[in-house]
Amino acid sequence: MPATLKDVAERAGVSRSAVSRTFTDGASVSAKMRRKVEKAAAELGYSPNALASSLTTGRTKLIGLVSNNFHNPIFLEVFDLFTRGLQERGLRPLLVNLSNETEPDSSVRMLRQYSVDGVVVASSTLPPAFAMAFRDAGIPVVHSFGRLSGAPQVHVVGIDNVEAGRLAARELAARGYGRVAMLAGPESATSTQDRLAGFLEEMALHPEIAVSHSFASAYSFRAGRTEMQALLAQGPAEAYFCGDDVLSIGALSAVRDAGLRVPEDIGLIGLNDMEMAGWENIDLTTIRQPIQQIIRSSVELVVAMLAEPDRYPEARLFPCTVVERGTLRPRP
Amino acid sequence: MPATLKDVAERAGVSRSAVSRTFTDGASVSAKMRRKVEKAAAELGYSPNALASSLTTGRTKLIGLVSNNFHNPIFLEVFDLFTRGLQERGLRPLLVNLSNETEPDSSVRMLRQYSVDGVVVASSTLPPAFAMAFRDAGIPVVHSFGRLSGAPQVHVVGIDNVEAGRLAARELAARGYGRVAMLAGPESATSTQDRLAGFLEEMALHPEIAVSHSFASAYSFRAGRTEMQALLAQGPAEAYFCGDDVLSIGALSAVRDAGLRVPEDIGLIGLNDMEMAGWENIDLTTIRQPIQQIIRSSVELVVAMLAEPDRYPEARLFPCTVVERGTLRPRP
DNA sequence: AACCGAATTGCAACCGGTTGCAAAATGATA
DNA sequence: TATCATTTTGCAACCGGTTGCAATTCGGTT
Repeated sequence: MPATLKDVAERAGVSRSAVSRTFTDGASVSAKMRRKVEKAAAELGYSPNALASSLTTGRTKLIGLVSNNFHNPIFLEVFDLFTRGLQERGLRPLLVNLSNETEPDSSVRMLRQYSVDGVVVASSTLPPAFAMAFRDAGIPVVHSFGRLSGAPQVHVVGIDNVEAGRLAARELAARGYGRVAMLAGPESATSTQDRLAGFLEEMALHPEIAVSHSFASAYSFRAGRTEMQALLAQGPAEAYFCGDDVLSIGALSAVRDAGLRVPEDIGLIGLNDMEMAGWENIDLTTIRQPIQQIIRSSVELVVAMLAEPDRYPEARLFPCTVVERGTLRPRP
Repeated sequence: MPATLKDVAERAGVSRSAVSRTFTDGASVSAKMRRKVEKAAAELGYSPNALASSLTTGRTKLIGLVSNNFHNPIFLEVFDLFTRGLQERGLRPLLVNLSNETEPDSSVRMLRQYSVDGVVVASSTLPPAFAMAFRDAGIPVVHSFGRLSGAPQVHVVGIDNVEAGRLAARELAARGYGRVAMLAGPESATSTQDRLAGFLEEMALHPEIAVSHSFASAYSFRAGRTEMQALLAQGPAEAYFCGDDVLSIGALSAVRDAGLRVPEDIGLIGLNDMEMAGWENIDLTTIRQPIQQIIRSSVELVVAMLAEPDRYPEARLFPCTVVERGTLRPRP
């Protein structure tokens, strides 16, 4: 139904190539020709079919945005930043919700069918192998919030979760807690494993501190609350490093409902610094993950890969910082 | 780089049409031919190029998902449900973040260039004219969470916001509050206007109740909190109907920080029933907007429009219900 | 006015598929 | 085995663009 190149060419009385050229920049067109074509195009309400042109140019400007985190409020911020970042560069996010899927095959196939120029995997829980499946299919991929596994096999942008775990441990140690624990996320998530490893590693330097840990079933309020209730029943630690902010908020509600005070009776430190952590009724001390930087860098990286698909894989890790609010007691 | 139809045809020693046919269902292919082709395809790792086929079929299975609500946590639920609903039907969501834009033009142009089969506008703040711009461009559109404006000009799925406002008013009246107010969202949002209108209309039936209202600058925690702080300073009402849940949560934090109790000193009722409203540390009494039903129905509607583009426009409105939690005093 | 190089234009093939139509193959029936 | 209706297959044109190459036009020189 919409006007095509041919329609415009006929109306302007020129060749189809001429029309095509006036709509692709860098092509050689005289001013007179351009005027004629643009007039005809305007009259017909013509705008070029991006998909048809992708056939010959090999570029669709489509970027697959793949995620399985549709229940953690921080991911709304993530999607906001990604979509804006991509749009600013003229790229279009094709959103893929993994929901229950853990195998990459069907996403890979689908995104290949749509000839996406690249893929961003935005997930802190998927293993590196997931992103590698895209690379193996010849699709440029960057894994945001992913795990750095030794030598990166695939582009990774995020934080060093092991270091984040250490940072949490140092923070708790510096505040003089004698019995600490990590209330970690689901055991299978890569981020959980790394954060826990760093936490334990750093805590090992403080033999005077009693350390334990347990896993919540998901990165969710409900899971954090449930796990904390169980911990309270069996005699809690003095302070908890929670696997992420939303877990912390669940834990916080359990602690308060048990009639205990935060931070006087139990201290909590989260990870992410999602917007909600700063809400006055939450006021969560947390480790800030610089998501703006991570996402900006991810977008830059995926753009760079469009020009240079075989770019040598790199890991871009950003430092985390502690954001002090009201859920840990002050340093002595 | 990936294998094409031609490659498969040559390898299988058959015509290109034969290959095409084995990959489009409903086409006539013998079992023997199918076997030959599938073997060759498997060997080459072939999968058909969806965009190329869209050129002739006129269908891309791409659906534009347009929204400007990337700061309200309920929209993460919305995106989750939409992406899954679309994916289940083999449709692909092309996400458009309106961020600051309020004009439809650039989105319309872009989505036309990508030949999307349809568009879902998911926004409670955009005016009907926004969705109409897609319809006028010949793109099937449904406006989810949109405003019903007299006779619907375009498919709308959502709630009757006027009725929701009445419902809130009835609820507050039934609980015997003598001075009530609406803490509404941004004045320009259609949902704000309708909810307020319904609220005032119903309250007019109760001349004994003192009614007032004010607007927050956005549907956000910060805006709700700020506005409530201002209201507290100038002598608050006994109960507030907040424009949505996230406003309520901001208001709630302001009330508590002022040393007042909820619901004893001030009552609050929100709207949406986002997941967070049920968190024990929030426990917000609210009007539930049935978003699963709305989204399921929106997806069904957009699918129906693919088959029947000129379908007569309809409004599908779902009833809201009050979810009683802990922020309104009990009925007398 | 004739000539030359550079800029502009059109031709035609191609991108990866689909599809109407006619030819070929198949199978059923006499 | 011949005949005919029904499937199955291939040919070739088309979807809406792009692009290499050759032909044309243009402006400037002599």
